[in-house]
Amino acid sequence: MIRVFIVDDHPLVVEGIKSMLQQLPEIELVGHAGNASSALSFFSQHAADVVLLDISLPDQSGLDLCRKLTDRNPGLRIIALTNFDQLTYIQGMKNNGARGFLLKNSSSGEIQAALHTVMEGGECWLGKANVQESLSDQQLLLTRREVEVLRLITEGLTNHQIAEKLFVSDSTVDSHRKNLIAKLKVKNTAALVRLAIENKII
Amino acid sequence: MIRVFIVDDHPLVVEGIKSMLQQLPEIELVGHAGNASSALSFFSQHAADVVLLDISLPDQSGLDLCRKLTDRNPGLRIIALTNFDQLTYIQGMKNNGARGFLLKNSSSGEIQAALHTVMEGGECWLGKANVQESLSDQQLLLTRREVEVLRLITEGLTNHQIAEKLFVSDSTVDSHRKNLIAKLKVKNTAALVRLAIENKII
DNA sequence: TGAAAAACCCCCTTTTTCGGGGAGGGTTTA
DNA sequence: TAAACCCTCCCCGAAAAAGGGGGTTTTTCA
Repeated sequence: MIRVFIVDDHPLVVEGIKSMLQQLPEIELVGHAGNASSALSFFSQHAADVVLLDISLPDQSGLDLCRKLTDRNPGLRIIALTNFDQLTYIQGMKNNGARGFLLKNSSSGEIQAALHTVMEGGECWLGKANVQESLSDQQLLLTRREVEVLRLITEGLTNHQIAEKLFVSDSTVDSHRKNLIAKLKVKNTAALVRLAIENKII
Repeated sequence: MIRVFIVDDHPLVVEGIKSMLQQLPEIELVGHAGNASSALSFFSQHAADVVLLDISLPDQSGLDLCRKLTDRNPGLRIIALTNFDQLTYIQGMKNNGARGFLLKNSSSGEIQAALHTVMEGGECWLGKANVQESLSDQQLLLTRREVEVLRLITEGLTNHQIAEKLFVSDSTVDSHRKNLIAKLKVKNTAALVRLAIENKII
């Protein structure tokens, strides 16, 4: 029985993972928290084997929480939960004691595999299923600006409208759009938007 | 206190509505079911004021369940839960005793308003927030062909590619695309894709 | 402090989409 | 049977995106 604790401030994410974990007999969900302090207070009185930890939390960073949890709970395994746009932080999570990471849109099977891997002492980084190995870690991330532009694209704005909103030239927005299409390996804006929504980059 | 029961086979939808309803003090969630038979067995022993009922269920159609529930539970108000692509069935739900309908992506406020409306004896069809009153019920639905084209658009195909796939001319696909944009009141393909994905039309 | 990355900007051409029409044939349905 | 709708196809022009280059300045961070 693997005791799992979830830390994420998005109720829908928590519920989604919850319902997936409930299908797995060897997994026991021992609780969840929407912020760092309630996670810490849980662990002051209870225990778990694995924590699925969101990187962005309302009260403090997931990195800090990761460090605190591993310091205070030797043997606790932490798996970082990330979106596509937060891959920048996986190195930081690694440095702060995490044993693996999962994209938030991972399937039940992927989550299960990750849990077992870390339970057996292994690490689980960069599931090949979601991440193109042809690109380096760096190239694969979306920059702040790109995510910003992407969000506006999904809202239906044109390059020109985005340019006005961000106080840059149309060409700049065009460049960002092209980079997005190239980085995410899609053919056009329609596919870009689909990928953005489905991977919750927005 | 309005007692609400949810019938939907998608855990994520149930959880999403659940968490929204929990914010509303005058709403009491008395339970939920993932299929028709467990819904019926619930009502053989318990009661509720309003049922939020998904149209597509694993064991039997939401329409049949709607009829059974209203027959067996006089005074029970049923609100159909639909996706954009299921709007065809709203007439059927109406005929089977439903008092209103809600799109699955409705906001907390919209759900709240619908619940109060039906509790006060009113009906709630075509929430103005999502559906333009300028269009008739018929015009508002997406046709089979339009959904087909929309799906291909979200996959990143151009009009030309879609035309080849469907063995029609580019102009035809263009017409469908224009109609989609007009019907769903969006500005461009990007917004169209976003709406399609978020409303699970795809 | 120096290299790498990000953010910014411009050129060009071609392709695709958008917005506005109209129109004919077939089917459903009130 | 006549209206309403669906699917099909076409016209036009304008706007936007895609695809390919090129480049500078500012930030970041090892």
